[in-house]
Amino acid sequence: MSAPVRVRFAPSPTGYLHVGGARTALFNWLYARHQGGKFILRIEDTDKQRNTAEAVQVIYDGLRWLGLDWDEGPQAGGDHGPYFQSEREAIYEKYFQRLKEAGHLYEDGGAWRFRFRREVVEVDDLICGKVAVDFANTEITPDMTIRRPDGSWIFHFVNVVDDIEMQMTHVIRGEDHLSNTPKHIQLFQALGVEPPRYGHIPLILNHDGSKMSKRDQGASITSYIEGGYAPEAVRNYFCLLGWSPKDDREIMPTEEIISRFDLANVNRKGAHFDIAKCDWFNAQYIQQMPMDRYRELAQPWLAKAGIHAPAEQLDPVLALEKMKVVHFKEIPDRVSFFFNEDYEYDPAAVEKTLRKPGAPDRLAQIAEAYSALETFDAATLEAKLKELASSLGVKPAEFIHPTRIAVSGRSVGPSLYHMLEVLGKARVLARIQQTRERFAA
RNA sequence: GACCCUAUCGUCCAGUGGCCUAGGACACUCCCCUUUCACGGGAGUAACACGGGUUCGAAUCCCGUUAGGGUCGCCA
Repeated sequence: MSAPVRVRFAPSPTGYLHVGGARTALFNWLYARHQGGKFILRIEDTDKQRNTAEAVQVIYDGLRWLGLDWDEGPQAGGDHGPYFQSEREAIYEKYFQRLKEAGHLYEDGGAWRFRFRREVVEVDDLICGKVAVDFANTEITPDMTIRRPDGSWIFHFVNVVDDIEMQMTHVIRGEDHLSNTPKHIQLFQALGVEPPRYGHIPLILNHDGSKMSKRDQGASITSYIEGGYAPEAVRNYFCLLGWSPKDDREIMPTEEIISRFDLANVNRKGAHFDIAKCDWFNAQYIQQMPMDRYRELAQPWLAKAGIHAPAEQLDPVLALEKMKVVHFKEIPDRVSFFFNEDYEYDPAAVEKTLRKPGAPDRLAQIAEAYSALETFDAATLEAKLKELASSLGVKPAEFIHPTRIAVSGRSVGPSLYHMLEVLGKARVLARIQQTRERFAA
């Protein structure tokens, strides 16, 4: 029986979580969950300059937002800690002595270098296949530095030591590390340890194919959190960037993705990031979302806009926009007029419709007709409005448009009759009255 | 520059020698639904980078070219 799978995500705290890093974490997590293994988080903070509590927090927040829980690591514990490289000095020292005593190291300008064996090293990558690098070519493979003159460590060395100590069985990381892997394998061999299996996933590029950097749209996970996305939608979209279930399934529950995910199905081609498709996923998820979850995700945005209401008042209003919302961020603006009697009137709509000759009469007529109603539901309201229009020999639109603007201040919004029903008779009549007074010709 | 990876619609994927006059999704265009805006339904535009092989047969295999990306750090 082979050892249980152990994979890790090992970010450096740079102050932001890149979409590519998040996708790497996601693929590691999916693989661990698929295999019933462990997903470990390790913070590679050897560069003390940029190691701040805030920078680490950004990583935790991003991973948690995406629902990527780690089995071992900071705040989770585990038997292979500490999980911050800055706290593993003694371990690195021990491995350094081993390499030194075995004659693999030499000093150069105060720094310590690892002497490569000058031979062909082959990586049997789970995604890229066999990749060979010829170390006889010293041009591209100069002996690598593993320790600086000040005693601090270089990435390659601590990365390998930690992967050994933490007993990683697979290393799934970005393709930018593919060229580093033969070097790492040499380190494993010098230490007498069997290297893990490797899988290098292609990078994520901008929509136009250029390299994605910090400021580009969609590059930072924070931008999704702050942009009003549903984490489950973003996660689903990310899964499909470089991986596919091979049939035409796209919107899939996480459990299905976990059961179908495999490294062998990961693409070798770099994916171009498309925010428009990500938005479509978000809209689809919102449409299919249970009301409780929809409200839960909408509430922080409503609160930010000063809109507080109990679920029984919120839900009917939110339901009206469920098929239209793309980002939760839009919700306050879409529904604000429901919670405020001093809603603003769109000047263009007023000019185009309310100022039209006859509009004030239509408002008076519809108000009168509706005031007589005992049942105030969408179907009744629609029937009544159409009956009124027909009796006067005019088109329903002559009533629909002024009424919409009278009660909401806008020319676009939810279905009119449903909107009136949710508003309720008293508020509808009051709003029409208020509008008539305000825009009396 | 050297080395490595990659190459199907604008984008994400399907396609692992015949089922491909290349399929799905996003985006875009048009139509229907709807007297708002959307959703939804239908239709359409649109791709095998190029050149050589191998083969009865190639998007699929091989070689080259070109293009894109990555790596060559006392960054991670």
